[in-house]
Amino acid sequence: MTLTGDQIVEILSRFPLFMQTSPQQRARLAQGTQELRVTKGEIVAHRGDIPNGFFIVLFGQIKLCVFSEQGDEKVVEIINQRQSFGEAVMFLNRPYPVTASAIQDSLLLHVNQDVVDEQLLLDPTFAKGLLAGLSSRLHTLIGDVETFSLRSTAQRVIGYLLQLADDSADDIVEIDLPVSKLIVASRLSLTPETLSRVFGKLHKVGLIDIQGRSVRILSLRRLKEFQD
Amino acid sequence: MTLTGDQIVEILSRFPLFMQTSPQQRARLAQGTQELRVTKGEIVAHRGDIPNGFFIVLFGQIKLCVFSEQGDEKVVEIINQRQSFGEAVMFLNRPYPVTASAIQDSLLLHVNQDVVDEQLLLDPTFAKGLLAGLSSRLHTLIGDVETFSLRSTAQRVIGYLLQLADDSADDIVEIDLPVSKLIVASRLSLTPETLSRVFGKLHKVGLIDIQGRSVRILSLRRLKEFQD
DNA sequence: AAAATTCCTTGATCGCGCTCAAAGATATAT
DNA sequence: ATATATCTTTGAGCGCGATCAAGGAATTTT
Repeated sequence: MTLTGDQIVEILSRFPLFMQTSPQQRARLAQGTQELRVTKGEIVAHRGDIPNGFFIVLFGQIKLCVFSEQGDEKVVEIINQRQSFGEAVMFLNRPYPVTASAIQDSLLLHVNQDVVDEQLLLDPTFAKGLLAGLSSRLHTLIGDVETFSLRSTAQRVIGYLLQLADDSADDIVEIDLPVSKLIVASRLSLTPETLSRVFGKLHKVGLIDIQGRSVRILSLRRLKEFQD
Repeated sequence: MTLTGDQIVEILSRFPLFMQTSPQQRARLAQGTQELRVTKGEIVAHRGDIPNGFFIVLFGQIKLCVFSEQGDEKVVEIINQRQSFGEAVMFLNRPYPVTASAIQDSLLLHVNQDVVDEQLLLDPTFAKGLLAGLSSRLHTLIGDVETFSLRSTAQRVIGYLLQLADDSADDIVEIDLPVSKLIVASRLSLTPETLSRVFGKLHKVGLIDIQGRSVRILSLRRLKEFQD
């Protein structure tokens, strides 16, 4: 089954980035947009590829990875549904610095560079939307650099859990890891073994219960204050 | 001595970001621009401050830092003259995630958010310029995350030297560290002691000579290939 | 020119997080 | 239901880079 042009217009209109666009503009954008279905494990874009547009994830999950010379993989970012990626590289006309591959069977839209350029000329709010998106990405990365540089493994894991728990009012919170522990570990720049040990330690001191991907934080407050 | 409006117009017109703007637009931008002189060590913007514009460095050097709970400082980025910072945070209307302070006595311009917003509406190429700038910043940070996650200290130092040597055709290259070794170390997320030892090792194996801030790479080729 | 401060180097030691190895659990395919 | 692959945990040991300490060099201040 393939999405019709009308369906794509409808989908685009629900994204903040395109909200301010007129129906005509959206129709034009839809013309430059293709759907892309990928199965788990499939690669969407290789490091080194030359981009000619950016991607929006409608369903599924995409990971962006870099590789060491020895082939070790490090997950730089996990793109969930309703998020996009590849904007930055599109504006620079440089090859992808990361490889994008599907963690789950996913449905993506690919928006061509030419309609984006066109839209930039027509709609200043579109530019602001893109600027906000890139800025937000930049902030996340600065946070990452800070995290990796200044925080211990346990602190990184706790930071990740707190992020998932978001701003819960309750002190006890149930959360689900959005991805496998293997990928969480890579995202946090630590080994699966170390992640497992940190979870074990947090459980032993009575801060969390963990079963598969579901984590129960027994005290958000105490978790925030935990040292080492 | 203070810059006149005309001087600011003149300066702005030499920046890629403002090249496409009309003289009238530049005059308007200059109205929303103030010069800012800071002495070495002075803080330009604190982490947590609410931005209302972005900065352009005309002379000097600015470092962007984050701090651990224990007060350890980590240099996220070094802003040299002719570069800008603070755009991302301006678009998000969020507090600064970093503290910006002067490494050298510096002369900055501060461009107010309202004239930037105005300009975005008038000039699509301005938006593209900003998008390109942010995209470039994003790439650098992805490179950093990759570097810190996947490369040893020696590899990080070598990567830094190669970056400074840029694309020199010669195999022997003279370069100067743009900042003190203390700051280079922080930028590379390692301690001054470790940096000193890496330099020492590279010297011992005959890859570099080093005297103060001046580094002589004795073989670019062999430096690229050096393992541990 | 002397004093003071900051920057840099070298040595000794320590510990966090990685590696290697192997078994157990879970998900996927047949 | 069984087989296979992938994910996760646990144990033992080690090495990279940090920390602590102290002396030397360079820069800045007086």
